[in-house]
Amino acid sequence: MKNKELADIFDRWADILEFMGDNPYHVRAYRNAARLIRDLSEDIEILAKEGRLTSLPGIGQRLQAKILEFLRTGKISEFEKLKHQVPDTIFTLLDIPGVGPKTVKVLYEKLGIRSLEDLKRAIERGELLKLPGFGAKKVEKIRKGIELLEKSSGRILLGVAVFIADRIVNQLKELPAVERISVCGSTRRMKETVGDIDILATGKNEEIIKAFVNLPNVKEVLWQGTKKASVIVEEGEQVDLRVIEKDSYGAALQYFTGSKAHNIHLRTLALKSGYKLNEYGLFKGDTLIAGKSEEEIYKSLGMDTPPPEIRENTGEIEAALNHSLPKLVDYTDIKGDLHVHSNWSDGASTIEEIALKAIEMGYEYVAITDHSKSLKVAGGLSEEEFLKRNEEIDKLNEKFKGKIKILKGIEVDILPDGSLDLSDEILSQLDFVVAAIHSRFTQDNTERILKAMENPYVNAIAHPTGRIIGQRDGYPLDLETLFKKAAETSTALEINAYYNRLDLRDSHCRLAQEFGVHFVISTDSHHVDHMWMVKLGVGTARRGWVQKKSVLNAHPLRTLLRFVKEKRMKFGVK
DNA sequence: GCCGTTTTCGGCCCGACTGTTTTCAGTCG
Repeated sequence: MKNKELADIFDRWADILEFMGDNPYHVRAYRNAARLIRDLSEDIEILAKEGRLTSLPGIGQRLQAKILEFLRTGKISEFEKLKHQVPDTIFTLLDIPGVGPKTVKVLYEKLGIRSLEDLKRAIERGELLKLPGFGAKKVEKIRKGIELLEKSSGRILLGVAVFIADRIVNQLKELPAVERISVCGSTRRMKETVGDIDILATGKNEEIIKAFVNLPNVKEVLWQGTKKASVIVEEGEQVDLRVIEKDSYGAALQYFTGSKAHNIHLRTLALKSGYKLNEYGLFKGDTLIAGKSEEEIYKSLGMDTPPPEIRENTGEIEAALNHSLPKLVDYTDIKGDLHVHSNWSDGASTIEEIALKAIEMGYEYVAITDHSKSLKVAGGLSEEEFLKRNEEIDKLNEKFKGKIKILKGIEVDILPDGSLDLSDEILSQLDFVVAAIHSRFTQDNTERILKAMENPYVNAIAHPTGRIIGQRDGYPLDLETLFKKAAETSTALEINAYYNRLDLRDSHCRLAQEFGVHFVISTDSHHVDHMWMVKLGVGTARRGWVQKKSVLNAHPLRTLLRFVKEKRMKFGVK
């Protein structure tokens, strides 16, 4: 799949044009194309073959020609010429907060600055102050921006953002001064990584701001005004709070939730209908039409309210206008976790502790899925040990009868040849079997997984692509073949909710659902304190337009067990 | 560079904030 490579080229292309001072709409066309291609769930090569490139919104004749040239030759000649005109170290300068293309251009042309090191040296020597339009404050802002950039590791994992945002919202909502409060931005959209954390509130603004900057976990106050403030929390992440008038709360929530592409589309629609939409409300002339709630705004524009997770301008606005939005799986739908490790293998919690946590979370069932023997580093269990562990589960099921059903599970290793490292005899005695790959992360593993799916006892493939966010790309896979086989063999695909996995990712979910794939949303917890992460998985599923009916563990135990039984019957085993 | 139920040319989302300005440019979300 060449989608990412191509998206990177278009992004860099936009950077170069921006730096060269090209028409901003020209730049935006490349930026949009990059984003579109990066988020595409289908292989761009297949789209090209089928002649569907120009049916993508934002791809016209000229971009199509460039894409085709890239697919044919691996290069785009126009880009090859262009990129040699600008030193590529210069683009790190654009990552400095407060520094944009115009500033970089001046720095480069007047002082020959082409890297972060150059810039730091020039600031020390006081050279920037001599430039027109550069005063002491601006230089100080750049200096602080560099500091911030070097400190931050880039984007925050969603799990970390949700954890911090929930904590702050819970602390603040207890205050009498706070009327309403909500997280917004990409955290609310449950995007797998988040730039900074945005929180929106309404109420007595000065009291709220004061409480916010004085929260116990705040390490540093970056900026504080009467309507907004920015802080760094002890985890090192930036959190912004805005306080808004209550009549505009819905409009502000809509606006600050984004995405940017969704908002641009929405405002264009508003404009065509003779309205103006901004963060204060929907206006006809100077008259406020709607603003108290998001629903009010969308309704006034003749549409249903798209769930925040799908506001990415990938068809949700059209669906909202047609009143055909999908009914997405909800956070409260999950009836049990189907991937949890106990201290029989490499988990830290006992089976009893896991059961108690599952009861606390309101689950109907939970599957204990310890590792199998070949995974020695993770304390994988032998066949005898599994049988002993199962006896303990039987006892606990007696004890917790009527409160929770503990399922005998396993995360069985898929060996390099696609076979499993436990006998069918043992597997047949388990309630739910999850199979996964834990080795050879660079080779194409399609055949290996297809073969595992052919085993009648394998009910789900755990973390199907093997990616770790920000650390390791998934191994190469033919996703469409995989999805087809999963649907055929009644093998579910896991949406692993552990915070650095989220695998399948959102775009894969959307494509898989079209193939009729069933999903399980599970946490891969190794401690009961990880089990809350299920909501990260549900958020990912929702971003992939996944409906409740496609998610096995959004249904009662008997539905789950029927799915297991159906596969065994399909393959003629008991 | 894209796009069209007012347009195949002339638009392209909108406002806040900051810093340098004396009317505005740059950056951000």
